[in-house]
Amino acid sequence: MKIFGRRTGEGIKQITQKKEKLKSFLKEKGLKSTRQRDLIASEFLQIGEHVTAEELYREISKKYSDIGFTTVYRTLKLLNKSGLATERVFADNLTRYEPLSAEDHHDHLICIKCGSITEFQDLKIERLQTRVADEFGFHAMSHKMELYGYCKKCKDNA
Amino acid sequence: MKIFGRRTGEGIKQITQKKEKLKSFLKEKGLKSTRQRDLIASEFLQIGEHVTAEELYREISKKYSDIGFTTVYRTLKLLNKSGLATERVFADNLTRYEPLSAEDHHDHLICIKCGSITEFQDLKIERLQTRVADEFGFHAMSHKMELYGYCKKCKDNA
DNA sequence: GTCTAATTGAAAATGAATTTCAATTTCCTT
DNA sequence: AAGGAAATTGAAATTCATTTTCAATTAGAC
Repeated sequence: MKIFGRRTGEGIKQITQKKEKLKSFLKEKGLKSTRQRDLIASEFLQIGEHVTAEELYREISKKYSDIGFTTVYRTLKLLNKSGLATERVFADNLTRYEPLSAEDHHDHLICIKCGSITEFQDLKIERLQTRVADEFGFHAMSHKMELYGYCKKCKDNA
Repeated sequence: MKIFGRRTGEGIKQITQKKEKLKSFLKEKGLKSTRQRDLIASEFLQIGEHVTAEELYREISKKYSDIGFTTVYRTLKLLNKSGLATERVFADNLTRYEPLSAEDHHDHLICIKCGSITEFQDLKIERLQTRVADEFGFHAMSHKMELYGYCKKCKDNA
């Protein structure tokens, strides 16, 4: 099993690299690079965690009070389309975004007390999922797996 | 692996039994049995499939035009609290309800073309989930697992 | 620099879920 | 069986995240 644990912000090198990727995506699509998109992408990649548009907006408007919620919202959608972020909806029904690098598919452990989100990947489970699908003649394209419970910290402090 | 396949409505015997269970739940909580609750519960149990409040309402108002959406909505919440139904939210972000009998925990295969929902249970996967959680010192209380892709029918007709 | 198309941000719109409230119904008490 | 307190009902209003609209601004190709 591959253990990721909690996310942390990425290094400057990766961030720069990703921002380049965003730029080429924009150019390719005939879209424009703007100060707002640049700042929002930077902040998003630095935070690294699963954030809602609202959370990211609040963070950004501390530094740049002229950037509106709508732009943050639209930029996250854009990052999603460009392959730099994924959208996730957990049990609280809020849409969260997380930076996505290459092929790092993973699932989540979600603490129902403190809300912390931990990532993991388990190839054995994935193989079994494929097998289950096969038995139904089902062709699985993606999956969603979340475990809800108490994280180590909350369990110990109970 | 236990295969459930698609749900079908339940037999009259089970339905009557469940409606008794609802009645005792209501009595116990100091709530009232009403014509509406009775009809909504019947219809819900007969349909058997995963339905949204909206869908169930549309079905019911064909027969009983005096029953409002709000009551259907509230009755589904009630069935949930009484343990006769579970709430589920899939990728389309709509809240669906399904009849729940005793301990039949299961997961879902969801067709991204026709929307059909198939149920399955796989104990091996569940054991692995527990193991993953353990490695993080995480105490899992529940989980959610959905596989999205093409069902046999849609795959074959492609 | 000019011009066109894209972007921005505030405000409005959307849509599912939930709450409000006056009228009605249940069912406990007598 | 009638009275009355409390729960229920249904329509309409509200909430809240998400998404769209639109006029003003900006990017960047020529």
